[in-house]
Amino acid sequence: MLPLLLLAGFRTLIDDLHAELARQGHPELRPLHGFVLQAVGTDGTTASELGNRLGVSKQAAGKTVDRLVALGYLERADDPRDARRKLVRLTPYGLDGLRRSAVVFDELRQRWTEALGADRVAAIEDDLRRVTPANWFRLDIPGWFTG
Amino acid sequence: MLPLLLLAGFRTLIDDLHAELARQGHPELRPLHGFVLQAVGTDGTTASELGNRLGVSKQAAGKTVDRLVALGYLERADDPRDARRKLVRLTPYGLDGLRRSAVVFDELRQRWTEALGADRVAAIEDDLRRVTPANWFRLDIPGWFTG
DNA sequence: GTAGTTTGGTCAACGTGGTTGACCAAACCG
DNA sequence: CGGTTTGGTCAACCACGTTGACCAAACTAC
Repeated sequence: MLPLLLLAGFRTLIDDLHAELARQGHPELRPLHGFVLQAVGTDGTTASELGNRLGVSKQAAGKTVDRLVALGYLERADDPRDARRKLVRLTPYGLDGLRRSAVVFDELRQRWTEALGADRVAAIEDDLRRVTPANWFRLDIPGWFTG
Repeated sequence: MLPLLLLAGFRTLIDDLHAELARQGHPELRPLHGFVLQAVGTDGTTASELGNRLGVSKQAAGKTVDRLVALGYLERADDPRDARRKLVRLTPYGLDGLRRSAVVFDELRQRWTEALGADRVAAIEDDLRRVTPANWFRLDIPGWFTG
C-alpha cells in the first residue's frame, strides 16, 4: 500500500504546484518542465548531458529542449570552443519559472509540514533516503527544491 | 525535498516490480497496465467506467483496453441487458498478471519493511493518508496492493 | 598530418498515453 | 412518441519516449 500512497502524494502535490504556477503567469509549464529547467540549471548544459541527467536519450532531451525553446523558457547558443556543442541556457523567463516553482514548492512543502509536524516530515525524508537511491534525481542541484 | 523522494521511491519500486514481472513471463506488462488490470477487477467493467476510475477520458480508457486486449490481458463481451455497453473482463492470462503483480508487490513492500521496520512503514503510511486524498486511487479495490 | 574513432546534434519512423470534437445507436424519460 | 442522456468509436492532434541512421566536428594514434 505504501507505494500507491507515495504516488498519490506526489501527484496531488504536483497538481497543486502547477495550478498555482498557472495563476502566476506560467500556464504552459507542465510537470516535466520543472525538472528539465532544474536540470539545465543556471550554468546551462547541452542536450546530451541533459539526457544523461534526466535518464533519457539525447534525442528525447533534444525534443524537450525544442519545446521549451518554443515556449520561451530556454535558448540555444553555439559553444565557441566546440563547434559540435549547442549550449542550452535558461532565458530570463525560464529563470522566472524556475524560481516561482521553487517558491511554490516550498509553500506546498510547508503545508505538509504543518499537517504532519516538522519532526514527522524530517523522519519520513530520512527513512525514504535510506531506501531510495540518493541520486536518482539530481537532488544536489542547487536552487531548486532546497526547502 | 520530500516530494522528490516520494517520486524516487515510487519509480524505483515500480521499476523493480516490472523487472521481476518480466522474469515471470510478463515482459510486456508496462507500469500503467497493472493499475488498469486492478481497476478492471475480477468483476469486469466498461470503458467509460474505467475512465472514471482512472481519471482519464473514456476514449483514452478505450484505447488502453484495445492494447491490453491485443496483448491478451483483457477481453470484451456484449452486455445482454444493455446493447450499448461492452463489458471488459480479465482473461485468465490477465488474472495471472494481476496476481503476480500483487505477489511481487508484496515482496517489494516486505523489503521496505525490513529496511525500515514495520512500525516505521505503518507510521509513514498513516502520515501520508492524512495529507493525500484517500481515494485518489481506488485503494479499496480488493485483490491488489492489499499487503 | 592524415586515418580512424568517438562525440554532439539532428532527422525519420514509430509506440504509448493522453486530449477534444463529432457522431451514432441504444436507453431513458417526459 | 419525441427529446435527452449515455456508451462506444473515429479522427485529428499533442507530449514524451524509443531505435536507427547519418553528418560534421573533435579527439587519438601512428
